[in-house]
Amino acid sequence: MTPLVHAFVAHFGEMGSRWGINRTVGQIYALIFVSPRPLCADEIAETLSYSRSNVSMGLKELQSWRLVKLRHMPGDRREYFDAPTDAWEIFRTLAEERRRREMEPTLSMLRSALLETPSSEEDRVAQERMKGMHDLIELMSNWFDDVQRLDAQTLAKLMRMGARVQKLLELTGQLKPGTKE
Amino acid sequence: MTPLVHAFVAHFGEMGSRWGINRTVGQIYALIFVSPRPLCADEIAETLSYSRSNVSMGLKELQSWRLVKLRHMPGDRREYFDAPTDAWEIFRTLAEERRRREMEPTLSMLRSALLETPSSEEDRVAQERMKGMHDLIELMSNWFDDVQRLDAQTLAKLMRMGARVQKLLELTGQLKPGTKE
DNA sequence: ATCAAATTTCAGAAAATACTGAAAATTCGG
DNA sequence: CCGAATTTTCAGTATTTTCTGAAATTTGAT
Repeated sequence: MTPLVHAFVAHFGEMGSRWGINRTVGQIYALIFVSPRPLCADEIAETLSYSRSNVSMGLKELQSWRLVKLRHMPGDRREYFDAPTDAWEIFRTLAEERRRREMEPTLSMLRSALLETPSSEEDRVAQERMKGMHDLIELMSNWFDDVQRLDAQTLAKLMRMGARVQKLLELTGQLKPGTKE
Repeated sequence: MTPLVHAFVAHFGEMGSRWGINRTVGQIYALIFVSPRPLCADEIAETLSYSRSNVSMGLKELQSWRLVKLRHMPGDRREYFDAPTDAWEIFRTLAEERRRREMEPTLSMLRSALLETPSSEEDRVAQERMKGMHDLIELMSNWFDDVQRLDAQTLAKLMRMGARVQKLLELTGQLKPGTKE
């Protein structure tokens, strides 16, 4: 590993826990991401000084996040891995997986909680707040869904506009004066 | 705790680790969030069966995330806590803190990595990929910044539009034919 | 200033998570 | 099919994180 790659890999290891993956998984991903060619598990284990089995588990985890892709090299039985390099594609994948893992379970818990008949004033207040949380999460979840379908270029355009989008909305309001909200 | 509140609190405890906070912190937040009145540390410790000191640390953590606010009740020396109930405000706070904790350190690591002179073809490729990642993170970071400044109503409007925003962008292109990208 | 109430700190215990090595299972060329 | 190469599983160990209780500190009413 060159010092440049080492610094990148080390950072991903350290940030791993903040991002909800562990050190090994973070480092494996970083290494694959910057590598000019696909890597096999043995090379990864060797480079990062982790056991072969640890690397195997890490690769499974990264595959479940769809952050690395399995490749085969002609005339080689071993499994090689590379990572998408298009940042927008990576962002989309991450957003989708996070929604699935971090938002959907909460949404379904909230849905059933909101079906209950409150048994006290305390419950009534609690449900009211859960409703607010539910509605926002649902809104964001649907928004992610929509955004998922936009092509990278449109997305980038939207982001670059930033707050100016507000102006645009006001403008639209004028163009279609009958439309509410 | 009523069964309704209990289910909510338990869920936040379980999800905590996925969200980058621990079980205790998740449960304390959930309890404060649905409570009709501010709670003091002793009540929380009692309700959740955690030690007073654990609750103290959890509250510090929640304050550092700006998810709970310190209150004082007249004639009572104890510190009470409540949580903002407006879902949009919570979302904003979370987005801002996450950017600060999860994106900024990476951005600054990438910035210095990109200043290095690549010492090999391998480094050159690595830097190229880091550049793609850096640019996207920076774009998103600035976008968050912009979004931060929009009022809740505009934000909600934007989200509800979802993918239809694309149409709007095309339209704008027609309205201002000189504008590039 | 005093002092009891309240909060925080922190060292060590408990629990959870990550990691390894050996053994089992799978894969595929012959 | 056979068997070597490769990957996966998993029980046990190591490490990290969380949690507690006791002691120290801070707070504010008197």
